[in-house]
Amino acid sequence: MGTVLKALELLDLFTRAQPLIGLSDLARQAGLNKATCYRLATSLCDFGLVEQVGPAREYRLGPAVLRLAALREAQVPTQEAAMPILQTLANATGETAHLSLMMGQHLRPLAHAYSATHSTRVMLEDTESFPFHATSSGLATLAFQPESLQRLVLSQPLQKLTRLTETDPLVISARLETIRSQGWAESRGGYEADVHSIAAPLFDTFGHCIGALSVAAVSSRMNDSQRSAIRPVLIRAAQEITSLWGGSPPPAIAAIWHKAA
Amino acid sequence: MGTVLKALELLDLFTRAQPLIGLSDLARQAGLNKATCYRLATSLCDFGLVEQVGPAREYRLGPAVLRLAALREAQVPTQEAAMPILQTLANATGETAHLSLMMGQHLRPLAHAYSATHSTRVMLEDTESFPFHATSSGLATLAFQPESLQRLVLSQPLQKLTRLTETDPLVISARLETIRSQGWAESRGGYEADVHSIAAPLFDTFGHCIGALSVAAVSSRMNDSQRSAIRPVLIRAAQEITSLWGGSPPPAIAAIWHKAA
DNA sequence: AACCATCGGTTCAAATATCAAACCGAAGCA
DNA sequence: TGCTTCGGTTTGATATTTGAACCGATGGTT
Repeated sequence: MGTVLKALELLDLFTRAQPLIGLSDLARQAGLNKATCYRLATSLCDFGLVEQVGPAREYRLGPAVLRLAALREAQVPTQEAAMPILQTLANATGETAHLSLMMGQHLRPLAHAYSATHSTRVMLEDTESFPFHATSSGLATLAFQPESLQRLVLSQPLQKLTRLTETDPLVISARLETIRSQGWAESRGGYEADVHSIAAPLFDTFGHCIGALSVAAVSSRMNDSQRSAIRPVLIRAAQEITSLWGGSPPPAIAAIWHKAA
Repeated sequence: MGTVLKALELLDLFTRAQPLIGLSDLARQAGLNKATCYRLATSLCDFGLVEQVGPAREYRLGPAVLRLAALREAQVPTQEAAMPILQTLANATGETAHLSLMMGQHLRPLAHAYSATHSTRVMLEDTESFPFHATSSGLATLAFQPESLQRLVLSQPLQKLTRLTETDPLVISARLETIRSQGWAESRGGYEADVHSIAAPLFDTFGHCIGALSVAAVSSRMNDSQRSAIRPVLIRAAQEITSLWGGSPPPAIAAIWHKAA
């Protein structure tokens, strides 16, 4: 693997649960030699992507990420544009709404919004990346990726995360076909046993799928009437976000969505 | 220079003025071989720090920066906490307020706020990094850096950006001493001929200087009364931001600021 | 059509950075 | 006193990165 990727993967170790990491920890968790890790971390530090704090000289994400984010948002107002829609979706459904984007070969959460309706809710503060085969967002996204990526994902061993996780590539392949024909995806407890979720894909200017919008509910609340209530508002929200980003779904999906919403 | 830094320096080529860059351009501007640049850009792409768009496959900053920024803000609410103070400062002075932070060895702009008072204003949309010797922010920050960094900066050739840029290390060294004793810095046309600015340093929890807050005005408006009006509100804003970030100035500066504000 | 420049991307010896392990001084703890 | 862990540095064997040349495609010009 490339040096640069190794360095960047260090960044992924920082989470809300673990915002500060010492050198030895960093090396252990990244599976790197300490000397190598030190040099990589120093490079990241020089650029300001991480910074060292305190007498223990632990590392944390640095101010440079803010500068880059401001630049990105100025060019492609992704987050800012999507947030209100996300919150509206959460409020309308009474459940957790979240938005994930393809970053490299991973599907990563970008933003989420909670509803105040119920005292139990699906939390996803600390998720780093969503498995394609076990989440509605993952399935919705994968269904519209180039076939080569689909094959790659399905040819790797698929982890059985819960009792309900589907891990048969053939079954999943069939589901992807269904998703393409109906314009949305569903996962019943495939990622966390007591979470059901529904997701719709998001598209860019070229009609390429770049991520998914999803509503995740505590299983006990997800009955048939709830599911059919969520679907149209989810799809409308996905349409809105897609068009706000200057994107457009492929014609086939646009047609299905038009009927469904 | 390390591979990782080379890759990261690619990120610095993306600006508001040049948000999309093709492979050949990227290589030229970074001074890298095209093959090298390609691999580096691919690595950045794999992580999502940049993405390729359009039929020309040009690169631009990717969605991963948003994810990282969200994490950083959750841990250290830098930007969010400072923005309202920045805007208030701009309004109170009728000029452009901006905030810069040390990232690695560079001082880089993080956020800025404009005042609607005048139809001419100082714009800094596209600044990548501020020279230490020629800006008030740079001087204010440099004055409180470790001596080793001060020596490093002053031993390198200092560019004469305008007729008024001071480039004599000895003179600058003396100015830094003044800045330390008065708690603020000033630059009269040293960066852009018709811009005068005043800056105050910002400190972290450990009393280390991590950047500066500055008010930049069109020279013609910066008379003595304006200068002495700006100074106290600037210092109060710097105190506010520092304490909002959980930081505190070294005792000597705290005392001076207390009197000056 | 023929030409030419340039684009994104690839190839392969030669140069360079990475690795594992051992080491350093400092700090924390018996 | 000894034992462990920390951040950081050094070493020589080894794997990766590098740069020049190359490829096919694209888009003007003549």
